[in-house]
Amino acid sequence: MSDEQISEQSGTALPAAGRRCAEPCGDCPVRGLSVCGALADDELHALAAIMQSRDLAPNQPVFDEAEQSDYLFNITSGVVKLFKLLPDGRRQITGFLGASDFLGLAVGDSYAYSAETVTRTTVCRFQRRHMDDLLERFPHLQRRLFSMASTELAAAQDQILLLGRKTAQEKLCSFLLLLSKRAARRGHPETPVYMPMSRSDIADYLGLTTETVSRNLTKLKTRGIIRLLPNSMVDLRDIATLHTLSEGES
Amino acid sequence: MSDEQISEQSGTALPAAGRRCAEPCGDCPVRGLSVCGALADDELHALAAIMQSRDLAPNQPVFDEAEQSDYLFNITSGVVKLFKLLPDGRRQITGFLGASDFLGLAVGDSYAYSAETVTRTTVCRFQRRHMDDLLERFPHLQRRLFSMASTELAAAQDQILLLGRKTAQEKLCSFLLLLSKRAARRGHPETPVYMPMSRSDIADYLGLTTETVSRNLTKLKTRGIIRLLPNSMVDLRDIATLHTLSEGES
DNA sequence: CGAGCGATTGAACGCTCTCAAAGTGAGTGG
DNA sequence: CCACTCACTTTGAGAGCGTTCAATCGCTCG
Repeated sequence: MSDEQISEQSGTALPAAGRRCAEPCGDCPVRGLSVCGALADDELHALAAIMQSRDLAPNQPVFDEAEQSDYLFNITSGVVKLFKLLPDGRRQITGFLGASDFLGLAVGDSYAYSAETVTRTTVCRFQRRHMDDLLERFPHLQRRLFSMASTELAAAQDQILLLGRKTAQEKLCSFLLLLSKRAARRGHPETPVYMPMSRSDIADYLGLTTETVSRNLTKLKTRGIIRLLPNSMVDLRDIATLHTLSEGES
Repeated sequence: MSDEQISEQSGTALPAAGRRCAEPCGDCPVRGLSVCGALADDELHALAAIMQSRDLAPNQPVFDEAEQSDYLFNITSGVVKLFKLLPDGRRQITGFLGASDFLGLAVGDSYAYSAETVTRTTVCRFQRRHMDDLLERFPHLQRRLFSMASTELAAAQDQILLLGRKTAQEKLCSFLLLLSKRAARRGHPETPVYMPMSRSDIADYLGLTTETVSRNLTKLKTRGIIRLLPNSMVDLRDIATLHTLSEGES
C-alpha cells in the first residue's frame, strides 16, 4: 500500500557525532528557514534527539484530521497539501506546504486538517509534548512560532478574499503568482514555477472544478501570458499582466 | 463625521488607585477572556499604564489596512468587522470580532486587514512596541498570544472550507451556528442569537450578495427553522436541522 | 407624516458546474 | 520497440445556482 519508511533514531544522545535524522540537522537543507532556524547549534541537538525522519510517496497521508495530534512535522523536501472534507466528500485544500514549512496545528487534541503528500516528500516528525518542553527551555522558539502563525494567518486571509470575491480567472492568476512569490522567497527564479499538483488539487484549493481550472489555464496560454512546460513547470511570460488579472482590472 | 472620543490617561503610575482606562482593568468586563487574562493583577497595571480607551459609533473605521500598524486593540464591548478590499471595490469580510477579542495582526509594518465597527464599540488601544516589552517580561503572555493565533487559524480554515465548497444555504446555516457557538462560549444562551450586522456585511462575509442572503434567510424562516425577532435577534428554532443543513446533508 | 435607507421580492442573465467524450502521456507487458 | 492501459487533462454542450438589475416593502428617524 505504501513505500513509507521510518528511519528511527532516538537512543543515547551523542551530541555532535552521529546521524540523528536522515541527515544531521546541522546539514539540514531547510535549516535556518524553519522553526529550527531559531535555535543555536547546541539547542538543535536537543531537537534532533527527539525527532524522526519519514519518506513518503506521492499522495500518501501524513496525518488525518481526526487523529490524535501527538506529532508535529517539518517538511524537509517535497510538497504537501492540507485539506478538510465535508461529509459528502467535497474537499477544500487549505494550503500547499513545501520544504521548511511546519505543520501539525491542532485544535483540542486532534488536528485542524488532514495532510497528504503531493510529490515524494521527506518530513521530520516530533512529539508534541517534547516540543512543549523545548518551548519552555527556549523562549525565542515560542516567538518564532508566533511569528510563523501570524504569517499563516495573513496568508489565510488572502485566501479568504480569493475564495469569497475573485472570479475563476483571478483565482488562477493569484495562484500562479503565489507559486512564483514562494519560489522567489526560497531563492528560486520567479519563473518558471514548479506546479506539481494535479488540476483536481488546484481546483480544490481555489474552490473551482478541474474543468474550470483547465479552461482558464488554456485561456492564459492562448493569450500568451503563460506556457506549460514539461515536468510540471509553468513559464510565467507576463507577470505584470498576471498581477493585473489577479485583481480584476481587465 | 464621528462621535469618536479618546479618554487619555497615561501620566504618573499610581498602581492600584486611579482609573487607568475607561474602567480600571481589574474591573474590566472582558478580563480573563482576552490576552489580559494571562496576566496577574500586578502585571495588569503594567498593561493599564500603556493603554487608552476609545468609544466608536457604528460603521466607523478602527484602522485601515494601509496604515502603520503601531497599535493593537482589544474589544471591550461591541462588534467589529475585519475586511479586505479589491481595487474595484469588492469587499471580503474576514471576520467579526466581539468583546474580549483582540485585533491588530500585522504583516510587515501595516495591518493585514481594515477594521470597522458594526455596532457602537469600545476598544482598548496599546502601542505595539509597549506590548513587545510586556512580551519580553511576561513569557506566558507570548504563549497566550500563540494559542489565540492558533485558534484563529483554525477558524480561518473553517471559513476557507465554507467559502470554497459550501452552497449559499450551507453558508448561512454555518454562519448562524457560528454566532450561536460564540454566544455560548461567552456564557450566553445558544438561542436567540444577536446578529447586528447588515445583510450586506453578512453577504461580504459569506461570499454572497445581499439578495442571496435575504432569500435564504426567508427560506429558513418559511421552513420554520429560524425566526427573525426585533433588535437584530434571531431565534434558532431547530439547531439540529441547522447543523445538518450546514454540511449539506439535506 | 414623510424621507430615506436597508431588506425583500421578482425576473432574467451569466459564470461556473455537470455530464460526456475525446485527447494525452507515462508506465507496463508482450 | 510498440501496443495497450489507465489516469489525468482538455474540450464541448447544456443546466443551474447565484448574480444583476429593478421594483416594492418596511422600519427608523426627523
